[in-house]
Amino acid sequence: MITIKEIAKQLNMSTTTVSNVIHGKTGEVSDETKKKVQDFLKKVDYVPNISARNLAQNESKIIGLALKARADKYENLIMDPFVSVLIGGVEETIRNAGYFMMLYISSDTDEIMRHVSTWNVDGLILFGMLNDDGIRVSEKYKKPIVCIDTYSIEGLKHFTNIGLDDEQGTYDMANYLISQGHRKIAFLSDNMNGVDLARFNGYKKALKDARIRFSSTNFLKIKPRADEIEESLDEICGRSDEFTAIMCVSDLYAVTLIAALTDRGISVPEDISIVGFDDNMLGQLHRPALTTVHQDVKAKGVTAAATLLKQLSGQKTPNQIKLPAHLVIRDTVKNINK
Amino acid sequence: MITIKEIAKQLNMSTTTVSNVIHGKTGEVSDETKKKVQDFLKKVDYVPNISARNLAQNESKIIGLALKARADKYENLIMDPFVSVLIGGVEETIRNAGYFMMLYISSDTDEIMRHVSTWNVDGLILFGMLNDDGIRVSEKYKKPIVCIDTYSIEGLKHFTNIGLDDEQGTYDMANYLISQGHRKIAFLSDNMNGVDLARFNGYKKALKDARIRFSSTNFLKIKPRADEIEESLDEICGRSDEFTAIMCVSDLYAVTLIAALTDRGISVPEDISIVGFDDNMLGQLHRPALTTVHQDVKAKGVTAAATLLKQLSGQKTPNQIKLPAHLVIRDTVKNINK
DNA sequence: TTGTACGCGTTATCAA
DNA sequence: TTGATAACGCGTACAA
Repeated sequence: MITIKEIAKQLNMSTTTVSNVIHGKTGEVSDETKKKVQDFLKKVDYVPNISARNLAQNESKIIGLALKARADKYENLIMDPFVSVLIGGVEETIRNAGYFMMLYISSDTDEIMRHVSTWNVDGLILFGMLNDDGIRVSEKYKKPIVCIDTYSIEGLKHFTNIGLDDEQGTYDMANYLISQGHRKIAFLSDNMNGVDLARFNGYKKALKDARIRFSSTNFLKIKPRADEIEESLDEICGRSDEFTAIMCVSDLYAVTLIAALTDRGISVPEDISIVGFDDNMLGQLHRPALTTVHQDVKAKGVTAAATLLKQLSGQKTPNQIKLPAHLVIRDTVKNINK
Repeated sequence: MITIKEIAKQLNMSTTTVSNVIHGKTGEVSDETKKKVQDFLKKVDYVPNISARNLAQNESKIIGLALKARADKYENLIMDPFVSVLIGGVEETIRNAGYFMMLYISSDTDEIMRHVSTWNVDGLILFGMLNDDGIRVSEKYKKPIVCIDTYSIEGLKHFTNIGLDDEQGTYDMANYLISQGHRKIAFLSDNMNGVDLARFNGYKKALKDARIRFSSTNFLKIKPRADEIEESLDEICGRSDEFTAIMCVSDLYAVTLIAALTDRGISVPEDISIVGFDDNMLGQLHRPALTTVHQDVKAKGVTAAATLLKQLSGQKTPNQIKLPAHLVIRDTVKNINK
């Protein structure tokens, strides 16, 4: 790897001149030397050493993408189509802006923070943070932070959040189910925090507005861990006759549930209606095609990265950006109106 | 961010002593000062500046994971469950070894190389390289390289490849189809290079061994680009009555094809048998569950990273590591023997 | 056992 | 228009 110093030596000039040419500080340097240097750079295929540059300028050109994994979900985090599309959107935007992405997955916030400060990361995108996690991070880390899908009133004071109108999404979906004659509607999720809670609230609100009583037995809890999920599914399928429809918090769960039901001889949508949330390939490729709530996950990643880049260039950004969600009606809901 | 210099000043000692304690060069330093320094480090939450360390030691602790995307497939690369699981396996292994992962996606080999040398990456994992790509890289980059799924005789001289017995996988699968009475078997893929070619070869070999004539019309080419795939599928579905079974080069294509067939009133496996390759969640969650060839993708990622780490610690590794593939018989193949 | 001083590759300041 | 030189934070040879 050739260095500026070496180039300067071979060209009989100073490192400053070479550096100036590299940075296009034309006007500071004669056209003649400029050309000479540029040709030489091309010839030797010069690539700057980023570590040295970082040290000199105290900036890294790295944007960290930290995925906080719940301990019980760690295994499948990256397999989730949602997560991988998100990563893709972020990576592409960062790369096009001349930055680099460092991906870090951990269930330990402190570990994430250590990582971020060793690398002197210029900006941070956080996904999977719950309530106070984000605040703890922003106490230690004083550079731009953008969160994705974080529901934390307190946190919004400290950073921009890229979210979705989750509540509206499930509200619309529940209303749609109600319009199709459903009243015994369950909600399936694996937790009651953040996004899941917001989606649950939209569902509950729709029930309330339609004067349908919500009982806690309508909440079906699924356990995501590989060694427990079968048991969960068994229990849920066993109780499926209590409902005419089940709203799942994600397409992944919806498709998983439909497979489990099918295996037990229960047909969707004939015997029970199932809907998801996300509108990813899992539901799109499924037959019957999944009725779900659409969100543009890639756009979420792109927006998060673009917002961070804006902040890095000194612009202000709103505290909250909410992407729209909308219903996608396909084939897993039966109209049970007489 | 506190520096060693600053710590030394506050503690009234030299930077060497502090540095020695940090690096556990005990024996070089008295227990008393050692304790004093350690306590202080913890108190101020010292984190080394990696850029400076890189510069001083000429190593980065970064492992690059470069995904080379085909131009026409770029969009969906990261969405492919195969890719995301692979990334997960690599990331986990690298992180546990105290290294960092830099993910880089590009369709331009030169761009990848530039990226790698700016960061002075300690080792490189390459995925999606075709034939000479890997060689071009290894000419410029003189540190350890591990490839994933690269078929390149020439390349194997320069780096370790982590592969799969692709040919055996499709060979077994084709034989299974033949045992179920199928003779008109098509093969679906989007290209004829690398992995796809190997899988195709296994299929052809099985046909040959069973004395079934292979005609070029048995190769169904699908176009992966979003704006062309529908047209492809339409054509393929239109020709589906020429075959009793279609072997798809991936689960993704298998499931996509089944959905397209279903939409046209063609049932799987009643009207036609479809099989995939990979055994990922797409096929597992599908109903009827997909008959496919299993490969452990996470293990591929883990093995690639572990092999690279071995090389970094100076150990020799074999040029070729082939992971096993095996049949997973589920419900998308019909026995058409009388 | 501890400290001084230099080098890593780059940028930036200031002088020539 | 160009060139010395210091600085960034860390590791380490060598000196004390």
